[in-house]
Amino acid sequence: MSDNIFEGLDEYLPVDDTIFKDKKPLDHRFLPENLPHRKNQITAIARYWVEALKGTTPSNITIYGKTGTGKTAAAKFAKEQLIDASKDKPVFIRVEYVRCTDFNTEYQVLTHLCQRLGRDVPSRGWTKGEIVNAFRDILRRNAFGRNLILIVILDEVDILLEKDGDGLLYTLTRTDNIAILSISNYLNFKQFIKPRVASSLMDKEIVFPPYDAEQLADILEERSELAFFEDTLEDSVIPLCSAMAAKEEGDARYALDLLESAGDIAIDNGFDKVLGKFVREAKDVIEYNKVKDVVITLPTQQQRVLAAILKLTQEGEEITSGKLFESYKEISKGDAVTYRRIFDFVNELEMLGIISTNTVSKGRAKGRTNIISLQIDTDLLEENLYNLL
DNA sequence: CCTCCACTGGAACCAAGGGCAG
DNA sequence: CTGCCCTTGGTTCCAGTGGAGG
Repeated sequence: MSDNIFEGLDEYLPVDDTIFKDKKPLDHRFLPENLPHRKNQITAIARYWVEALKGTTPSNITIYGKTGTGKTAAAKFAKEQLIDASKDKPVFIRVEYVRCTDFNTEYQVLTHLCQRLGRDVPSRGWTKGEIVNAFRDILRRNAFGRNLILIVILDEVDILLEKDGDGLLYTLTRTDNIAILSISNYLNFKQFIKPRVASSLMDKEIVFPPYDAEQLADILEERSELAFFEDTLEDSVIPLCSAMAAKEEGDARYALDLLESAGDIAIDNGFDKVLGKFVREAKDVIEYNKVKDVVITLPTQQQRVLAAILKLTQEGEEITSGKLFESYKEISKGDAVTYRRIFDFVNELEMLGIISTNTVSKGRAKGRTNIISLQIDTDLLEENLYNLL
């Protein structure tokens, strides 16, 4: 018998969608054919990069902008265009995109770049110096026959700089034929760059302002044509999504998320049209999932800290670091980490927006302390931390 | 302005994963 | 195979700092 076990199981496939034509355009990683309202920024990049087509190394560029302002998309778009434009030119240009959240030390980025350029190097074991040499060797030797110009896009550089310092930038700026495009969420990331590197970085800056509601609407309009079947969106849906996202600092990613979740909610409720009220529901769903995601992916020790905060909050106590540590020790039952470490955890939790802290000094007798308060719903926390309490 | 104590930055340590010379 | 050196991610240890009540 040659019956295949996958035969006749069509009924288990999801039913054909009556709302979504294709969800991909709603993903923030989707790269559309044009990026509305980012012409200026993209041409700014192109004006610097055009030098590469003439065979000279372009200036270094830094892009600033909050999340969801199209930084990554613009950089990737420029990358595609540059590669395309270089096809019939006597130059060899490589553009490598590196997300510094994935490769967050100098060593890792250089290893990654070497591998991308066809040189197999170990991900551990070598000294930093050996990796740097291997990397420079590739560029020096014109390994690709013609003069190679390498453009490195460092997305979310601030992460790398904070963690590993400016060593990578130092190495890259001191290697010939390399141009850097760094992308940062924060304007102040240069505090991590030492003067000796800053002076050789000599970068040009491009700012990506937040989108306003109208611009967001244009973006959603364009994407929704690709993503939804005709007449499946109530007229109020797109204006609602854009208005809500405009309030969230003009975050296009958030606007797209809202639109997609609203569609999902419509399907779940058996509708074949997305109504305005689903957008409002979508907002809650997204918030909920975001927090849940953060909480459950937290390392155990940090979950315990959070559980301790939750417990104290429920007991109605004002939470100081000292009390928190006591409560934390109780929850960890012996497997506890030092007081010092808790401070780092608290800071990280604050960074994630889960808690807020307020340092007050109570003078001679009490010294300084942090007053910690929870910023999210206690029920939601309880649901996800029940195993620790 | 002193002082106390929670906070903070940095060094140092540890275990795990890996390369390389001998 | 063995010993030694490397990075990484987590931690602990210790010596400062800062700020308002005294």
